[in-house]
Amino acid sequence: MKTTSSPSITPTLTIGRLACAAGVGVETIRYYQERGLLPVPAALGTYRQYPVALTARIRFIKRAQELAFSLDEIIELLRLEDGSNRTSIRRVANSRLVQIEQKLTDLKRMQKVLKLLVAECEHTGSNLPCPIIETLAVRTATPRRP
Amino acid sequence: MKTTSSPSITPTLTIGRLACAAGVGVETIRYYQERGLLPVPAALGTYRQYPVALTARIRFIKRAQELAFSLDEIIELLRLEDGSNRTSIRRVANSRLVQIEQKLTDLKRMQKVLKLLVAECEHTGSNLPCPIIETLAVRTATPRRP
DNA sequence: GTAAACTCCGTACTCAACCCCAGAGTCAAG
DNA sequence: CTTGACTCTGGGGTTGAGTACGGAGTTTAC
Repeated sequence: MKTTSSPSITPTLTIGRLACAAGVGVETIRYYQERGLLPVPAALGTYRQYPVALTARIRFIKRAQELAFSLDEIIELLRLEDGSNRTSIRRVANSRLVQIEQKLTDLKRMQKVLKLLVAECEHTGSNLPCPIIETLAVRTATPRRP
Repeated sequence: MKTTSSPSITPTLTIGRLACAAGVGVETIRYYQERGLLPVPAALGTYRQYPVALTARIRFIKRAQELAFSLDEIIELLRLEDGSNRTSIRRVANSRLVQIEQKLTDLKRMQKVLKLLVAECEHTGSNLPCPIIETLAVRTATPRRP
């Protein structure tokens, strides 16, 4: 049940078990294969046998995604997986960091404007126009497009 | 040249001029019509004539997008455009605010982790494993998925 | 008067990261 | 030995906000 089939040394899994072990869907694995993030192993018999070690690779991918790396960037990180080329790794990480920070700036600005508008709207007399609508209709909220 | 064609009272534009005036593409206007954000005016002759006032509506849409409203939400805001139902408007604005704040939280976490990793990577001796790769490969960065 | 620019209409494509489905074959448990 | 769960292949669909394309007709500028 753990390590199926023929008496090879390295334990292997079918795609479904691998998916389960890694906490993703079968389709995700196929997709990663298509994208080149995972190898397509040879099939012993009819079904492909996946080395258990691939679960680690999938988790790597998933954790990188949680840090907002795109799959393309993760491909690059995987090429550098041994950690030997730190400069390249830091380049990827830094460029991701910059984008995150840009996004943070944008969102903070939005948050500020919206908070202000909601508060204004609550305190403005109902005989006066709604500040939220007013802002959208007339004023230029903040002259920058993300 | 400004206000084409027949001697009607309200000045109108062709779609291209409207797009230009509003700072969007022609296709965007058509798309907004499809989505119900903009009316499809009757055609005097063969080409439709758009009231100049629609530029304001388009700008409204664009500014709302800058505040991270989705087109669906903007449709709702447009229904409330006169500002009479403040409660509904604030509801829309607040739910947008909540999402922005959630996103901010996520991004800040990512930023923190990445910053830390990059810094660690810079200071860790090259005989030791790269902390960025190490983290992705082994540790659970932060156990939450966005 | 003719050529460039514009309009209309419909369809299809983009991006990212998957998800879902059908049909045929296969494997494992009872 | 059957049944149900799985695998393979191939294709399509999803979401959101547009962009692009192609052909036919129209208008405008020179």
